[in-house]
Amino acid sequence: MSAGEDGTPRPEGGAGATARHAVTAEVVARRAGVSQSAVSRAFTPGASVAPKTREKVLTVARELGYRPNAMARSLITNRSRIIGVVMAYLDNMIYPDVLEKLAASLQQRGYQMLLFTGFKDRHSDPIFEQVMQYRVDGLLLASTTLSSDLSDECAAAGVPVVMFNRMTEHPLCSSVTSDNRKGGRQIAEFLVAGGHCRFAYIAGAAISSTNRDREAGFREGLLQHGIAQIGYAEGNLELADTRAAARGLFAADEPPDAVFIGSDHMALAVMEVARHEFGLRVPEDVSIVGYDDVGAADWPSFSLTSFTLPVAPMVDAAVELMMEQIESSSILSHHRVVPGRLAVRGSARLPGEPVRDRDGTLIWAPAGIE
Amino acid sequence: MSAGEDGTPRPEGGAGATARHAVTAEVVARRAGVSQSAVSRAFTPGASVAPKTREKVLTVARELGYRPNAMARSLITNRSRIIGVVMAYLDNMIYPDVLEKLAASLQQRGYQMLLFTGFKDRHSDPIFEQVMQYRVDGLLLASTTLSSDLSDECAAAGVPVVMFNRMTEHPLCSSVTSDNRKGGRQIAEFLVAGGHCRFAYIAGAAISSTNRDREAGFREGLLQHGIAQIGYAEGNLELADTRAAARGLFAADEPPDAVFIGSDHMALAVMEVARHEFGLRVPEDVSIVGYDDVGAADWPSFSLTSFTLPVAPMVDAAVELMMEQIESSSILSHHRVVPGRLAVRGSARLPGEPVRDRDGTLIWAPAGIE
DNA sequence: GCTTTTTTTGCATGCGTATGCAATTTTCTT
DNA sequence: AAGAAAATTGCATACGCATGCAAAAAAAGC
Repeated sequence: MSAGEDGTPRPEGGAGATARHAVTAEVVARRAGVSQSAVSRAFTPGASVAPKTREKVLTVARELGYRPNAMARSLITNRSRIIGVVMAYLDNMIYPDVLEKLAASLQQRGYQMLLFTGFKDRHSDPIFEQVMQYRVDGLLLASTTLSSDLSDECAAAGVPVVMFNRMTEHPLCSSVTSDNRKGGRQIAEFLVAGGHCRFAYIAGAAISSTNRDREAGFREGLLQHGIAQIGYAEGNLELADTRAAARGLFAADEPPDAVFIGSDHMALAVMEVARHEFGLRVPEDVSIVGYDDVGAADWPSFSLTSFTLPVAPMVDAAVELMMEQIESSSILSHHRVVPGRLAVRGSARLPGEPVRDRDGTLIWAPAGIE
Repeated sequence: MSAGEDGTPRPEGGAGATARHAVTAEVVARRAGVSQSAVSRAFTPGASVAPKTREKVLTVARELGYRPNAMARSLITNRSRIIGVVMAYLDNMIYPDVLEKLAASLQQRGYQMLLFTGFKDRHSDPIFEQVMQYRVDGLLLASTTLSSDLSDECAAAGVPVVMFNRMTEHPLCSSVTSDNRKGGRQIAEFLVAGGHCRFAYIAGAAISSTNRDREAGFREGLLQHGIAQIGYAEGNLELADTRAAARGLFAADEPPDAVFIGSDHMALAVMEVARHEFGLRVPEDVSIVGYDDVGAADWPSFSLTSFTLPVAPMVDAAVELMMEQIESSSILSHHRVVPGRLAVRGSARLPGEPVRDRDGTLIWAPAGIE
């Protein structure tokens, strides 16, 4: 089917060989009988224009389908009002959520989002080149880190960098994370209180600060109860690897009776393996706890006990951090840690101690922990 | 923790009050002892520059951290190399996948992606204003439609529009869809062959072409077997609504023994309700079939029989359509329909007829159907 | 070595807008 | 009504780059 067979009137006539947006402020100005400056001012909130003039201009603009050219504008203002968002992959179900909230928040402040994703396997350096060419006003990184060199470059270019759900040592990058360490510790306490005795941890991206902290917290918490030896495997945030890791643990001579997995989307896969490949009952035979509290964790089939990654507050914090730096034209590295809480469900044996209800979600927070 | 406490040398000195990218082609030119044009040419593949000059320029550029300003470039070339992608929500698990593949594909062709999402509840018109200001080279819409007026505006501005997984009547918009009608029909055949007798359909977004076609196909298929009366409810692509819809159907006097749900992420919710709220066995008591074949459909807990939305080929087609139009500077509306197939799993009773194996996925395709 | 051809280079200009400044108009004062 | 103050307007310029054109340099041909 081709266009216009029905004789629909088409702008510019001809089979779509349309002029790419020839209507400029100049054109509008002439047509409205004012200067180009007046047109510019009509579109600038708070500019010095007579209300009558502004209205006249806006009317003509609407007639002609004029819209200010953001590119030309950014050339002068030295601000693109674009935030570069880098998210190597979107497998973890929290990321779509992050993306939605982030987009909404930025949009509301008049910023757009240039998204870079889908390069899990490839290197991220060429990506960086692209981002910088578009003169983004800020850079938000999730599920990625930036080499020290590139961080320096950003700082040199005056582009604030905010890492989401990752930390970095670089003195000029900000970050927003949940309290991974505390989360890990609390899960350890919870599982110990639940009377488990053989523990295991399945790592996400072993090198990431997020995973490191969750694991460290978990081990710390266990150590306080004299437990030093635990099972360990790496899932690499990949379902295939995670399943293999789970199989390794469950097939061992002394399989764990409590597994903490560094990320929910991996935890769900572990639960599947436990149940359907090993016939284990959850939580009777093995308790499974995740981190992130993704939407599916709450489905009855899983009922996954999980430490909540507070997505909304984290996104808010990230955007605030970003805006602060953009508006003040200064790179100041701040590290915000947003508290989460353990959402207690059915995938892990409950401790004897009371589990309280908060906003409809069960949480476990005995005196000594929080 | 604040920046620079450790005395790390910082570019431009001072607490981050950095110059926003003062290094231009002009600066590089002076430093390299050439003209600004030469710098421009050094960064333009195929331009007329002596190899020696190019190298000299690139070296200096690297030293100074120079990167061409994409905004300025686009002002001249009248091409932004940005594709606007509008995806109102990302709830449906195929969208993250689409996003990743899309980004990768565009990236590879030197295009960037300006993403607009997270406005399920709000109106999309202000979004459109933004998109157009950034002079996107093309517009890709998923989980949204464009009003006829706005489509006209795009055409007038020479911006090709490709709808993903939606159709439109507009003579100047392209679209890429799966064969929804055929999918619906095949599912009807499959369920009839499975010996079911009380059918129901749960709609996604009732107004969307996608839903309409899936439903129409399903009803057509059933009608061929003399089945005209079926249960119906609307899930609106929302989990809460979907659960309510499922409850309504299952609580009826004569509950269905075969339910086709217009989208997998809704189908999974329906399965949860059937099992955990009504104690129904799947597929013994009720067969459940979805559409899209999202990743989770394949998990053992669900083993959801589903018609595959061929994401990769659809993304390829969408990008091709887009590039074609951009490169030819002409808006020609093409409608590409990419074939899918029924992935047969365990959530629906199997018919007596043979189910074949193809690439490790069971498919059902008796002579009369394909 | 000198002319012809080819390659490389710089100059100048324009893309579409924002903004300081001076000129102009309007509003306010007295 | 005339002068002062305030609001509005247009002019001119700059943002950073690509590109047509002519000049310069290099390569090729004899």
